[in-house]
Amino acid sequence: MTARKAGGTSGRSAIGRRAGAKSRRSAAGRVGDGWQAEKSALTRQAILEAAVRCFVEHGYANTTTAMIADEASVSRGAMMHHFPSRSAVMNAVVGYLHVRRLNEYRTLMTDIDSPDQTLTRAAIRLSVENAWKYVNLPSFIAYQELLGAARTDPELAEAVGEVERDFEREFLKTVRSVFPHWKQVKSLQAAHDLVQFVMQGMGVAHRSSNREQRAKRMIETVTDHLERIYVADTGDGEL
Amino acid sequence: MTARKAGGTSGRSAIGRRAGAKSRRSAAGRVGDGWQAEKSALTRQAILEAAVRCFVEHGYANTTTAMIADEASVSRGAMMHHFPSRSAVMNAVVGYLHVRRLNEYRTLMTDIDSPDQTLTRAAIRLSVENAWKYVNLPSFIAYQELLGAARTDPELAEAVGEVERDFEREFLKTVRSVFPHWKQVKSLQAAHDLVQFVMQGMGVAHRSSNREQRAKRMIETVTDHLERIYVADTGDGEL
DNA sequence: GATAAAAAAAGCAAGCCGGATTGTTTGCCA
DNA sequence: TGGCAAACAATCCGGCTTGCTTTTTTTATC
Repeated sequence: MTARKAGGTSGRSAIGRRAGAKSRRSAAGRVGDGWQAEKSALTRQAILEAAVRCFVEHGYANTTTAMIADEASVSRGAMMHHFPSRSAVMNAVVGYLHVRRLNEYRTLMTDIDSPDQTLTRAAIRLSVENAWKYVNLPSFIAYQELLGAARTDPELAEAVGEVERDFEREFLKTVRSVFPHWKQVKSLQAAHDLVQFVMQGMGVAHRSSNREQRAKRMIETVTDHLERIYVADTGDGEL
Repeated sequence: MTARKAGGTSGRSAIGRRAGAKSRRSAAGRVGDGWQAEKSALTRQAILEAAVRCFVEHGYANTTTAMIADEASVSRGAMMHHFPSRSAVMNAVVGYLHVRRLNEYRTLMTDIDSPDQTLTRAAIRLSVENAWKYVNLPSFIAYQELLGAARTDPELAEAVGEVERDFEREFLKTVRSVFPHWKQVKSLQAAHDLVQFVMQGMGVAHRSSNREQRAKRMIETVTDHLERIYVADTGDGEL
C-alpha cells in the first residue's frame, strides 16, 4: 500500500520509448503508436467497453476483473498487463466514459438543433426529451455506478472529480451552442441545471412506479417551465 | 460440508446447567419487567442503525457483516443470531429505513404547516427547502445506497419494490395534508414529482461543483414554478 | 396450588472453512 | 521486449458450528 514515491512522475515516461522504434510508424506519429501497440490500444478499448457493460449489468461493486476480462474476451493476464490493478481499470473507465458521455450528449443535442432559426417550443421539448433519453443510456447508467462508488472511495472520487468540472463546462457549452438565442447565460444555466437534475433524479429512481408515464408528464412540465423562463428572459411573448 | 445431523439438537442442552442454582429471582419473579425479548429488540434496532451508519460512511457494497457488528458493539455471532445472513440484515434495513424516512419527511413537512390559512409563497419555499434538507439526511443517503444496489440485486430489488409503492403513497398523502388548499390532485402530483426528482437529482450529484449555491438557486427556481402552477391551478392570481 | 429442580430455549461469543477475488509470478510467443 | 496466458499465493468475507451464560418454561413434589 504505502504510497510509492520514487520515480513516480518520470518513471514510465522514460521507458525505452524509442529503442526498437523502427517498426510501424506508418499510422502517423502520435505518442502511443508506432509499434504494434495499436493492437494494444484496441485491447484497451475493448476492456473499457466491457467494463461499462459489466457496470450496467452487474453494478460497479459486483464487477470483478475476471468478469471484465471475460466480457472483453481477453485473458485475465492480458488485462492485468494493460491495467496493473482493478482500480487502474476503474480510473481509466472514468476517463473513457467522460468522453463517451460528452459525445453522446452532443449527438443527442445537435440532433435537435436549428441554431439560426427562432427557438420553438418543439425544440425545447425535444431537448428535454433527449435529456431523458440521455440518462437512460448505458454510459449514463455506468457513470452513475461510478459516481455512487466514488462517494465512499477516495481514489475514485479523485478521478471523478477531475473530469466533473470539465464535464459541466462542456455540457453547458453544448447547450449554449444549441440554443444560441438564449442570451441570458444565468437563466440558461438555471434552466440547464433544472433539466439535468430532474432527469438525473428520474434516472436514478429505477424503482418508481409508472416510470415512463411520470417521465412523460415531467417532460411536459419542464418544457413548460423552460418556455416560460425563456419568454420572460427574452423580454417578450412570441417565440 | 456434509451436514452433520445426529446429536445436533440435544447435544449441548444436556450440559449441567444449574448447579449453584442460586440464580437471580431477585428481580421480581416473572415476565413483568425484565423481559429479555425487549433487549433483543434493542439489539436488533442497534444493528439496523449501525448498518445505516455503515452505508453512509462506507457504502452498501463495502459494508461487511463484521463492520456492522462492530459499529453496533455486538459480536458477529450475536448478529448472526438475529439475522441469519447478510441479506437478511439488508432486507431488514429496507423496512427500517422505510419507516424512518417517512417519519423524518413528515417531521420536516409538518414543521412548515399552516393548514387552515392560505398558501403563501414562503410556505412553498420552505417545503422545497425542507425537501432539500431531506435528501441530505443520512437516512436518504443510506436509502440511495440500497436503491443503487437494488438495481442489480434481484432480492434487494424485491424488498425495495415492496416498500416503494407504499412510500410514494404516503409521501403524497403527507404533501396533501400539508397543502390542503391545493385541490387539483393531478397538478399537486406533478408538483410533488418535480420537487422530488430535482432534489433526488441534486442529492445524488455529490461531486458537482458549487453544490450549495446551485441548490439555492434551484430551490428558488422550483419555488417559482410551484407558485405558478398553484396560481394557475386555483384559477386566479392571489395566493 | 406453590415451589424448586430440571429442561429447553434464547442471547451471545469465538473459531473455522470454503469460496471468491485480487495481484503476482512464471513462462511462452512473435 | 512487449503482449499474453495460466497457475499461484494471499486475503477477505460470509456462513456454519461449537460452546457458554442467562432466561423462560415445564415438571415433579410437597
